[in-house]
Amino acid sequence: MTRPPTSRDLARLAGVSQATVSRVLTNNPKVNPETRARVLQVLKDANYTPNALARAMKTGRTDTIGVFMTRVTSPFHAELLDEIGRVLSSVGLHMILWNIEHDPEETIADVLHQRLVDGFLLTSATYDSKLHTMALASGTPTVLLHRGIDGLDCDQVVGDNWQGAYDAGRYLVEAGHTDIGLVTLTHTGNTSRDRDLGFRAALTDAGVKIKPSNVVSVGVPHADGHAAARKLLSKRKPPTAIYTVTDLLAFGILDGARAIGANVPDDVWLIGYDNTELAAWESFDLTSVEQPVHAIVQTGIDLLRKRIAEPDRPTEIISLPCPLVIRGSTANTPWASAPRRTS
Amino acid sequence: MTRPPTSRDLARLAGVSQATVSRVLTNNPKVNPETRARVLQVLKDANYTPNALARAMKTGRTDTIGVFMTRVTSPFHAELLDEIGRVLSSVGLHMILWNIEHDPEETIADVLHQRLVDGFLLTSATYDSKLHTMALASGTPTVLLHRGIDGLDCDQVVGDNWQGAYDAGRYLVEAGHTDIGLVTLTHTGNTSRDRDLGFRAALTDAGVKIKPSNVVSVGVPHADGHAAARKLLSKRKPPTAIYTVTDLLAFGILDGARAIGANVPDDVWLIGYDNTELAAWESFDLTSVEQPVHAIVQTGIDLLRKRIAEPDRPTEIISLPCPLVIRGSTANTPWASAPRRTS
DNA sequence: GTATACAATGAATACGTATACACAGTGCTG
DNA sequence: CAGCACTGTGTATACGTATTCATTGTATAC
Repeated sequence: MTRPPTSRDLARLAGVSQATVSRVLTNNPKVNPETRARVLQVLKDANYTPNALARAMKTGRTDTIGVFMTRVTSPFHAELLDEIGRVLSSVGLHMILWNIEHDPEETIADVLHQRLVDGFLLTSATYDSKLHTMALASGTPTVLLHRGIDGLDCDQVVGDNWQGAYDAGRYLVEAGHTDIGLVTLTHTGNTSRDRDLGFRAALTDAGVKIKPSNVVSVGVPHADGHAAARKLLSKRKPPTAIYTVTDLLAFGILDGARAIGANVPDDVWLIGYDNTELAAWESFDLTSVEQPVHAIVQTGIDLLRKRIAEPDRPTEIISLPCPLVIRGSTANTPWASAPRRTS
Repeated sequence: MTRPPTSRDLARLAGVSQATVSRVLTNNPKVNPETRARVLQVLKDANYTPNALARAMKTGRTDTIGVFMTRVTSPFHAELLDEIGRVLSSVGLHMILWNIEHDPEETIADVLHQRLVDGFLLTSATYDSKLHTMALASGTPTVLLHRGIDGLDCDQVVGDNWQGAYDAGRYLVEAGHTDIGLVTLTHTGNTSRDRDLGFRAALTDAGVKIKPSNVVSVGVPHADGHAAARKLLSKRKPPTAIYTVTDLLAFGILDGARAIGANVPDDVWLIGYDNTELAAWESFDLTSVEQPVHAIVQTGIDLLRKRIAEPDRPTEIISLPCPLVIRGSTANTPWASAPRRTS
């Protein structure tokens, strides 16, 4: 096998013109059933597959979606990517993956103009990145997944972070906690912001104040979680519960707590966000607000396909509910009904 | 912006022929420096990027590599993918990602013939899959990463699993353990096999026998780890150390051990394989044989590029050393020097 | 001063497919 | 039997680029 056979080669073999072969390939109804059968047989015998490049050049569609992500070693991102792969494959689309941390900005800029893909999925939009602006300016259909940009005229599908955070806050308050720690990310994006604000709102609505000394903001989720835990738990009067905006951060906090001998949930309750697969592991057994990964991805890809088919349709911004999943990190310890700090 | 400008559009603007623009783009030396400068200016003003599809069709190169993987929610695979992305991007190549679990076999077969990519990286080759056979038959340059196939005439870059496992075994024996558990995968591949055989060899060389009742083989790494731990640790005389062929499996075992109140390392030592990032987390603090991910990926992609440039070069099979990384799961407990079982 | 090498460019073509257009054959209507 | 709609097929072209070939102009050698 030196060169893959072309449709012209097979046309000759089947005794028809290349156009007819092409018509068979595209299921064009204007072809005689007998001819179609004969051609199909020849194609099959030759194990023929149309050249995707030539086809894409002609039709303008590549059946490929570009995905921009950050590091997939973060468990949630891995789950997101996995789901994106599953859904794209189920609708016959390929995926080109770019990591916005590795890839130089020029590469990304080039890619946006190359028409190499039919559309983009951005999963890590941040306000300080030009990526979403560039993507939209390129004219290629684009959907923001998981992380949105407020007020941007672009299809977006996100979890309802405010609501999820609010539910987590209310849950803690209703369990009797009044001295609560909050660990957020120094990240610029509405995701962490809403996971912060929603939580505060729940406490405020319940008349619970959050001490400034109980709020820590960190940069690197897992690594900085250690320090955050140490800071909060080594206080003279440590909080009885800690809520944090990411599972990965919660794992770091748990690690940090263990390192200084603090027990979860006996000494302190812990809540994460994302409900990653790891949260269910015994070693963590973490109560967490679930992001509906499958729904987000499925909805987002549906939206992207609609926009590809109909570029001028109105923008949709969809927010999906995030249910709280309760596990052992907020187990029913004695002071849950009669919180320690009131004793 | 309705349609991206073509090289012909810009040629007209610059007052030259399309051929000259193309020569500038490909750094063809046969072009007058002044002309080149003028064309470059026009290209820059128009924010032009060549159409990747047309270029690929003409040159036969897509500057894209196809990567076949399994689920990236497995931490080691996520790290592998992340590294593949980093290295590919550093040499200016794009990545199309397929998941051999999601994607139907016909899709994969099609892809192999479409010439959509310049080469393939297979990271999850198994003996019972036809993937590597199909890839090689397609004539597209292919490199096996991480998991190899014995005797296959194909470039391969893997960790030296036998040696890594041997070192883990020797380490346990030298620490005084004589009653040792082994948890393997029911997986068909030389990776888990060598991680099994190398370990056994170390024990045999040291005159330590491994009880059949101390060997468990499981299917799903994390989930089945629980059961394996329960089985081994609830024996009347449980092993004093457990070695297992994957970190993910080790985490599952640790989870299972904790669930029944067994302490690592006080009750039992635990060793994993891969040295994933999670292994370093306090919650696991897992001794593990490291897979040199960066070296594997870098070497593999170098190899792939060489083969793309020179398809007929001899096949290389490269095996890289796997150092043992010692952590708290094999801490220096009392019975390390004087093993419990001899008491 | 003519012949020749060489540099720089334009014209033309090919990559493999999809599709607009032209055309032959067939069945139907008047 | 002429005219017409319709079906099935072939011919020709276009997608945007890279590259071969031909052409022009200029410099060098005899």
